[in-house]
Amino acid sequence: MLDIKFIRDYPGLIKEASRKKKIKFDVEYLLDVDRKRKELMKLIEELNAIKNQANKRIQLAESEEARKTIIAQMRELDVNSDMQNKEFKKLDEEFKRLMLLVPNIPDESVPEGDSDLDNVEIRKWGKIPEFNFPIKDHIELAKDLDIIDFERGSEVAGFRGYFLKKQAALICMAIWHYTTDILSKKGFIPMITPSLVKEEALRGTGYLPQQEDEVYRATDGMYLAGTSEVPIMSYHAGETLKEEDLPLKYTGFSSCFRTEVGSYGKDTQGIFRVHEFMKIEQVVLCENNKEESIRLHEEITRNAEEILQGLEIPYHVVLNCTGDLGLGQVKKYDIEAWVPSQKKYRETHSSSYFFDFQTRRLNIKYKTNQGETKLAYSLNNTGIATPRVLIPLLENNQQKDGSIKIPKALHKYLGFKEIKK
RNA sequence: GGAGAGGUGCCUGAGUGGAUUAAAGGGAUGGUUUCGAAAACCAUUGUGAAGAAAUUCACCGUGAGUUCGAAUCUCACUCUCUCCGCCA
Repeated sequence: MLDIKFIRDYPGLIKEASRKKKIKFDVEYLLDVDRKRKELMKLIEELNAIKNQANKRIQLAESEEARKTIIAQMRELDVNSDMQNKEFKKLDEEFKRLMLLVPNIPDESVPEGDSDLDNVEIRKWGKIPEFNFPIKDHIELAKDLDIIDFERGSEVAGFRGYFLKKQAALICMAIWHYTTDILSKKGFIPMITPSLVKEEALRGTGYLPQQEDEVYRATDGMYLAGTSEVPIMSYHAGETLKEEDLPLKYTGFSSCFRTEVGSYGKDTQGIFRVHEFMKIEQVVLCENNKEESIRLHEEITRNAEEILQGLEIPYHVVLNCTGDLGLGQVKKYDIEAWVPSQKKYRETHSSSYFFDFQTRRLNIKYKTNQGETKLAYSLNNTGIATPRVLIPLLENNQQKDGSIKIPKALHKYLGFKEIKK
């Protein structure tokens, strides 16, 4: 959500943003509703002032007759104000509905484009492995080693279902531990967060109402969050933090649920795109300052790179184009890991900042040392997501005999250095 | 699942129809005092909206209702606590 004052002053920027982001939004209509709402609010306030005065006179009235006369006068006013209140409520609801749909303005450095095809590579790391034998994809590797069961997975959990077994299960746990170690050493507060959340939590982070069909809704009206960003951001909803506590960094671990309705035909095989997975997320709240947001955005991006580097996975970082940005995102980097079987990089991390888009919805403020109250800024990035990261991990480290070498960084968390039949 | 109690400001907590939005205490900030501090005393101390300003309006968990008038009465929702039952 943006500041209505900003929208009034710069409707052109909103129009530009919705064009660039390919998100339909009619600013003129919002401004029209805003104008009418404001006018009516003024009228109602004036009427209230009159009513408040009359009430005082009733209270101080000396005779019963004087009271009755004033009350009779009030009655007429009341009829009008009832109508106006109803009209105002309608306008106010429409205003609030529209305000949740206003796209945030992308940063100047974000290239214009339609889809992820227009994202721009900004750096690369690691050597792409060359194999002198016919390679297997992660599905074949996992089946041969009996560490992921897709058949029983879909029998039990349906389409995109899976069981991680044996070393695959152990490696995931090792990866969580490894990632949490790195992030907590950097001052991130570890959290295990709820996945089952209320509607407000999803609305506050900007997933609702826009992406309604991408989240699961439970029978009791609760929702399954697609990332622990949702509960962590909501953790401080309605609070006023202290400036000296910022930046506030969290690393949250949770199950993540996604309906994947928009991608029925995509990545139907394997563990790339699944309905349910585990993720360690980085979430940061910082002061109301663009430079600080940018600095921290680079920092959390580097953190993710450090995690992949430790896992010896070749990757590149892309700057997402405007068409690939979400409603609230100002700028986003995706980190994509090398997948040998596909001969391309595939997304494993997504790092973005929002300014006060989320914190305005969630009402997360802080008091500056000068005593001023300001909205905080928020940003987030993946730490690691399993099982997706197993794809580059298994494929890049496969050996001619079908075994898989485990990167050194994980050895201390595991009792083995390779996966063999 | 059953029974009950409750949600008031930065905190504790009073307030069952009208008083500068809210008693009292604590905290915080400023001042007096002091070599400095503590203590004591005095003062200040919510948020949002409209306006150049005076000022006005809204807000006591959320939403509706009753009333000329609601923190206070009614209903729904929500959250917290206590007890019983069930349970990893």
